[in-house]
Amino acid sequence: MSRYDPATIEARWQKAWAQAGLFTAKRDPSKPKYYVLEMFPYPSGRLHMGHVRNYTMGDVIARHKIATGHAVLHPMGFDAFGMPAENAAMQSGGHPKDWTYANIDTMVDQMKPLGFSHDMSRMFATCDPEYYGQQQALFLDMLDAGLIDRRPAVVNWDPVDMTVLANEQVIDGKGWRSGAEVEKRELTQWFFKITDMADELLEALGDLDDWPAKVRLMQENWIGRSRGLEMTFPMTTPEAGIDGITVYTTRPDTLTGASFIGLSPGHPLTKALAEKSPELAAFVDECKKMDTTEAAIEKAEKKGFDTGLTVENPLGGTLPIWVANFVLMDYGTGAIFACPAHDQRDLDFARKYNLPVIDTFFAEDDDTPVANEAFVPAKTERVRWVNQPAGLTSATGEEAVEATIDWAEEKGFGTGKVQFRLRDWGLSRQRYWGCPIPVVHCSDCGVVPEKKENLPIELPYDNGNEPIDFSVPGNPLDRHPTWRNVPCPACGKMAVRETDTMDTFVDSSWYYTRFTAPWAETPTVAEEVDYWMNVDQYIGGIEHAILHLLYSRFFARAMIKTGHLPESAAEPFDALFTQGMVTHAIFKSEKGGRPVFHYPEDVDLKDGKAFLKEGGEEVTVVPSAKMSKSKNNVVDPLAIISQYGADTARWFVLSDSPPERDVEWTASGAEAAAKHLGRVWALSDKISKMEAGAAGQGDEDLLREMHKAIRDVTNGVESFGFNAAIAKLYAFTATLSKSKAGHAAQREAVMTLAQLMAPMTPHLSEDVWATQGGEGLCAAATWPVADEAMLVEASVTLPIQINGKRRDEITVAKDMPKDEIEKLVLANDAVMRALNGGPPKKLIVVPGRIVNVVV
RNA sequence: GCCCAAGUGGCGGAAUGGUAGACGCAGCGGAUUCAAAAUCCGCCGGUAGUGAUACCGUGCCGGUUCGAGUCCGGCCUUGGGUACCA
Repeated sequence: MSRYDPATIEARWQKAWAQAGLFTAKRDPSKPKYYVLEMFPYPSGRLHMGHVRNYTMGDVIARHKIATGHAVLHPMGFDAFGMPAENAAMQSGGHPKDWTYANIDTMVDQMKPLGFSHDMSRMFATCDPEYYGQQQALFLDMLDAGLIDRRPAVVNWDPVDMTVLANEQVIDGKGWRSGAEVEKRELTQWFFKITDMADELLEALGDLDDWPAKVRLMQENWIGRSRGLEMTFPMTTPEAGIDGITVYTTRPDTLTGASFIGLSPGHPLTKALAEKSPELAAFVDECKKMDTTEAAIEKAEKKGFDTGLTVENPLGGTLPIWVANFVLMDYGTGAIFACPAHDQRDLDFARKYNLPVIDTFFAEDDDTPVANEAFVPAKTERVRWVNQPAGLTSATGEEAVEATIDWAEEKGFGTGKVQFRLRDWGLSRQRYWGCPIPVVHCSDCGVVPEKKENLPIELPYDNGNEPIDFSVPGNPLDRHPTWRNVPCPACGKMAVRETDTMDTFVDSSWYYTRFTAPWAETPTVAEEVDYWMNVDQYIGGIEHAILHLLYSRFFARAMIKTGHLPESAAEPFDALFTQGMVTHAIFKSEKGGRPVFHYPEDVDLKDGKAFLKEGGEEVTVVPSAKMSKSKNNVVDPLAIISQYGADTARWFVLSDSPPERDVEWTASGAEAAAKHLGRVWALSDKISKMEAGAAGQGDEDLLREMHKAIRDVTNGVESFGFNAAIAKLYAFTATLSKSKAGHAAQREAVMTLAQLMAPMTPHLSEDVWATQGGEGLCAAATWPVADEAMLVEASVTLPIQINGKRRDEITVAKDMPKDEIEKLVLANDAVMRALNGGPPKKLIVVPGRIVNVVV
């Protein structure tokens, strides 16, 4: 008997799809359009199971939309600039460009056998000059439109390697290569003025109905709109020309609890004082050693320096001025007033330096003074005030803030102000492998934009005849002998090219628009973006919930302002889905006190325990760990495809977990998927050998189940319930294989099964379709529609609960009136036993669902 | 630290506030086989009981409800993000 042979059929059908041009996106005004996009990968050189899962989900959507008559755009490309290419060049020689393009070739080859419906004719990499040249044009337009700014910002500086480090290159405050203590240093940097759009980006979140609520919430908190008070405390004695400290506070209502003023180490007064005080200068230097990440700053021990100066408190008395390591220069005014009783950081600081702790309010039923835990109730909670600037005695935090702002404005102490946590987007990177920022610095004209006809400003591949030495730290563009020296686009005098390149988030902030016309000589083409935008379904990892997605939302708006997108594309992703990771068990043993990680193929599994194939030693199983090269728990998609075929890999990554959750790759699970596909193939083979026109029993029962499967699988596919759809397909396959129905009904059932499976297992489905003599390609066939008449059930089974616990069930006609059900229930044995002759306390009948008797 | 999630049998998981454990894996029993592999059929949360059945059970503690895995409050653990990893 012939068997399911994925290796043969998968290649055959991939060729058939290509010949039919099924996946080439074509504008067709007679069809609804559908744009499905998976977040494009970084070309690491190795496709992993996470990619397979991500792209399979997009493929399911794309294939389903093709089958429902849409003009589908389903592109793929590479997010190809970034540090790993430079790191590879640093560590093993070679060139970032060569390394990147070689990796792209490898990954494209690895994707091919999976049978995805990507339109590869639109593929590009962000490091293609044709792409980043258009990005430079966008930059110039945005510069012109006032969306870009240039100003100083703090970076991680490695004083030994003389280079800027990324946060991940700073380990415990030291440079990853040099081991030197990393310092903060100010450089002049380019910024996108995303904060100008903070309010709009926040407001528009409310309309993103098809985004996960968690992502909208994360963005909302990230943007962090707050209304507070900006007020100036006059200095008791002016110093260095500064006569007052301006602070911003979201809790002006606690002004009476103020016990000191905190200055950022970067505050102008701090800087002025440090020039005269070596002790303060030393303290500021120490603060500069701290990591620049928010997490590090927040978790660091709270430290301060008493300046000895004071300000006048408008409520009477004076407050000491401290420099505090936890006050950020980037947020608000770089200075705070501290209220230790109602802020944990302030409290920790106050206890450490013996500063006063003044309670300003208590819980309504408790008046314990704050000890070592600040009292910070929700702002919506009503509290009892003991000493409130605006004179309140009982109010919520919200009410008190508003009342205090009004009070302060009336008294002239300060003004109400809206503030955002969101900061402008610094896009400068002092690195080679990125998109060059197209400006020139001229000693006469200052910063001059490049002329558009000079674009793309291409990265130099080498130093003329010499190769670039990437093993030397720092930016090769900075030390390039000729690339930097160019005539000023304005006056023609020799000037210096900007050597900063762009943050790679810029590359990924507009690639989705470029896919609509990747060949164009302008960033976008109106008729193409008008037709294809927006992305109907975007799919990617939750790790991009904030930065990538927020930057893309900003960029779409900036592209509208510069005429590259229609107004309707302000929110470029209509629907977003965030999928989970693929994990795998780690097999671990110990040797000389150090962990040893074993490859899955070196381990035998028995009864949930793992033993080494060689020697039989039992090893520890750590379940559900993120796949990682260093833990030897990576499963290679190519190995799976050669063992089981692409359809098995695709089926498995969707079957075992809901798509938003992590899925654990297990050998037994993959085995089970392969077996199932083999069963379907054998079933189709068996049906194809039945006598045509042969009669049987239960045709209608089979077709009823088929229509239920159509309904459930369609619902599953349309709502990202892939695992539920697959469960239904398992069940329907079992029904079909047990069916004694006639040939016509069985053939119809197996062809429908093939269609329903096609988004997940397109090759197998195509083969079944052909075996049954289906017309054309299964992938091009119209998606089946469930016949409502076949879905109607005559009767329904109602569970009977007694006091909320299921005790029995009755089956009644679907439309039986409530009072008749009640009669039946009261006559039920279990109910009569429970009632013991008495009347029920309550009888709840939920039609079609459940009955609950309260006794 | 802060923001956002997740936690259900031996395992992955299912369940519009309405029968907790669909479907799959593992395991157990059986059919087929000289035997095995493959395949097929059945059982499968825990405790007690021959059984009908009873009690317990969705990370922990408490609450709302006729009814809570699901809603609310407080914790614990794990994961994602924290602005130069992408």
